[in-house]
Amino acid sequence: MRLSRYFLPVLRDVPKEAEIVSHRLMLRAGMIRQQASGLYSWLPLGYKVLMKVQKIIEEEQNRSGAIELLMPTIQSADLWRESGRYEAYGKEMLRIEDRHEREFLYGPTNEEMVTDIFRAYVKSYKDLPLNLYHIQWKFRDEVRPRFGTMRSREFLMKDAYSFDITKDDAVRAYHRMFVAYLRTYARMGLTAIPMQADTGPIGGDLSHEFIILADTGESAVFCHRDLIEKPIPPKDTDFRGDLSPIVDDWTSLYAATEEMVDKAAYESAVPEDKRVSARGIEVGHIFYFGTKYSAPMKATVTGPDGKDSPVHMGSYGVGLTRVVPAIIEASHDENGIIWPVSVAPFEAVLINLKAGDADTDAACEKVYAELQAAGIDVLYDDRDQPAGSKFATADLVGIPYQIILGPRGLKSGEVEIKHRKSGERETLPLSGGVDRLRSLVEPQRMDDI
RNA sequence: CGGAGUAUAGCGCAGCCUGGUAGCGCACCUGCUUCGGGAGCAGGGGGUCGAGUGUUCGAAUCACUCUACUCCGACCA
Repeated sequence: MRLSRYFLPVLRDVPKEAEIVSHRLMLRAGMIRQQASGLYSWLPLGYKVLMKVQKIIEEEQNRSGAIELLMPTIQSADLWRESGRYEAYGKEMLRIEDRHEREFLYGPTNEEMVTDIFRAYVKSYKDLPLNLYHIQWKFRDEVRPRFGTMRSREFLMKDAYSFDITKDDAVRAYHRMFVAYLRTYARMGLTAIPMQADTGPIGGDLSHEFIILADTGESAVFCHRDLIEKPIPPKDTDFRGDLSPIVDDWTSLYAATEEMVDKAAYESAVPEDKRVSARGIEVGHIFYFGTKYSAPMKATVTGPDGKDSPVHMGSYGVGLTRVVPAIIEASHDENGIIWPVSVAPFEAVLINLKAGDADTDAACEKVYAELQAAGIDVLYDDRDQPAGSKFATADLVGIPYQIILGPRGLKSGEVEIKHRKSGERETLPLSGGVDRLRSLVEPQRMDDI
């Protein structure tokens, strides 16, 4: 993509409404535009990141055996009356009427709807297990939206719903999501730690929040240091097998948010030199809730014994529009965003230091074509701008590698590669730049881990 | 929903106290010069001063009402 032909409205000044760093940087990097409180347009650069996040989620959900579908944003009030949540949900739910004065709502979540789909078609235990997921916009009329897309009213969420004949089977479904989530966040360059979450009125221990550590996190968290460096299950993990050893391994180390922490238990479970007390951002939540919806909504299946029983369900959410700012919170510096390669809007930016100079233009065009041919997602800054401005833009929008070409280097047949994260610069022969970049980028795509 | 603020050009702000018909920086447009860390010079365009009502000869400025947005708290993917 040529920057001169792209739509990248970067801001030099910091819009005053933005308080936290990710919100500021998303506005400044031209990723989002606020349209009303808690409602955002995703501009091209932001949308590209959002779609990269989406692709990783889809790949890992699919790998775990979940099946993607798409349900509407608008739902019938009647469906929600069946579960009792139409009355229970409160003002957070946006209620709307159509022209026939029928009652609808903009879905804040989809348990009722997916249960309706399930009960219409699935009647036998032989069709289980089943996990259906979709990635769709939700709306929750938050009293106080804030922090940009971290806490918006309209948000894009992946929500998966598992259906099983018994609780034991449901636990296995839960484990599959647990492992899929570990892999999903790791592929996005995040260290996400599963922490035991409040299960509310249902009880039990089958609920985990996935928390990433960031100084600006919204809640205090306490965990064992070894969780931070713990290697994730590999891509050839057998999701049809028993995943409980993996889950047990992860959950055997103490980790809890401030709502759930038991200080005494924490201190007795974790040696002093292994204690991590930090701040965290919740980027996912998995939950087993049994027959909470299937019983009232009569989503039953016939078991091997010929008897009907309500299915055991769980739901598993990832807020995509929250993950994006969460990545920024975890990875930025004073100059801007530092994208992990796997979610970066572009993998590299080619900086032409003297656009308009015939030799420099020609050399850049050649490198640009080679980068594209090498399969690198590259942004070519071909604008007639001072060098400093181009560096500042490249740093701000956080592209992992800058490949820098100007008359000076050209004269000596050299090109420079700057690593956004470390600030390290390497100078190498012009002919070797593309191969070098490729060797840097490809392993970090993490599409094969 | 309680508390506190803000609203003047795309963004950041001054002007308001003490009323006289709107200004600065960045961005934008034109030309020339520049070109390795947000360039220089010259010229130029852009604003129903959030909305309404009132006071006044005259309102961005004073008064009242409303709206939007932000921050703190309670709530939440």
